[in-house]
Amino acid sequence: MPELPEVETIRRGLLKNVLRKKIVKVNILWGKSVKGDRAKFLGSVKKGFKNIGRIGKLLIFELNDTGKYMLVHLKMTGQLIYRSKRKLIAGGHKISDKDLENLPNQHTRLRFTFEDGSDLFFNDLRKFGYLKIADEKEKNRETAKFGINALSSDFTWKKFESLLAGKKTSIKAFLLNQKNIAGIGNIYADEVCFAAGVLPSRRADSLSESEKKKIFQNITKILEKAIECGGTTFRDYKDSEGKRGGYCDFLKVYGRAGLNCLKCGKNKLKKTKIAGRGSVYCPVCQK
DNA sequence: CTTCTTGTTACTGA
DNA sequence: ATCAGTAACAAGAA
Repeated sequence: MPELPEVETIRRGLLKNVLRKKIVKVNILWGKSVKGDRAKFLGSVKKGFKNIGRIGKLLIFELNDTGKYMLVHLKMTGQLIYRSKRKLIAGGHKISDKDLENLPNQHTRLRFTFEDGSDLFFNDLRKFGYLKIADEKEKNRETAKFGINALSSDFTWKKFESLLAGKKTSIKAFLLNQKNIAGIGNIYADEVCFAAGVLPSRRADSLSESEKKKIFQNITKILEKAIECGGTTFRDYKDSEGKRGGYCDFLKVYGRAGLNCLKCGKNKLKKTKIAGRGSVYCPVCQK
């Protein structure tokens, strides 16, 4: 489930490999992954990538010449994987050479082939992710829907406090709402709440100054650490390959329901539904 | 077989 | 306006 750290890891990986390369072929294997007119998409995208930006979990590829953009949202299971002709490199998390050799696979929805024989694959098991072309105006309209980037230098304590002010919603719903802060998803929302010692169900306007401060500080701390680790790859975490986004080793609550709390060591982590999402917490360490 | 999972939007009702 | 809840999208795991 790519959230900000995973999407940022993918962005950085792709920056090294796909810019200014001529695209010789674009294969659309599942039409619905492309939103909007498909012929128009092909025409624009064939110009190649000039730069890659990101807001929250949305990737923004700047296209050559056209003044247009390719917006890519991975939703839950989307992947962007780059494969050079000789050396096999993932555009995000590490995956095994065997997996790379097997591309395209049954979940490959799009394939870009570059002049040098390398490929960029868009895989998406659940088919919720999408790619679409946007001009400057449409791109601005899309990005305007997002709140402040969680890792932007403008994301200050003062800003955070003003965003929270008057919110009657649960802190978990607040963190998940991309209109407040862009980039936090279910995994990191739970991790932030745990690190701050705050129950995810707590109403935002019931939080004390020090609780709010802890939440603010941990958003930055946890997301930065996760990027350093190359994100969290939950599915890889489950298999025994040993190839995974390294932040899995630091998860304290996500995916640990029923297991002992790593802080107090005694209590079992509980799982409930908050804001429509599975939420894991320690009923003792979080107040 | 049913239930649950995830990101996001759209919708309904309070 | 604000907020909670749910369906929808799709596929697979348990």
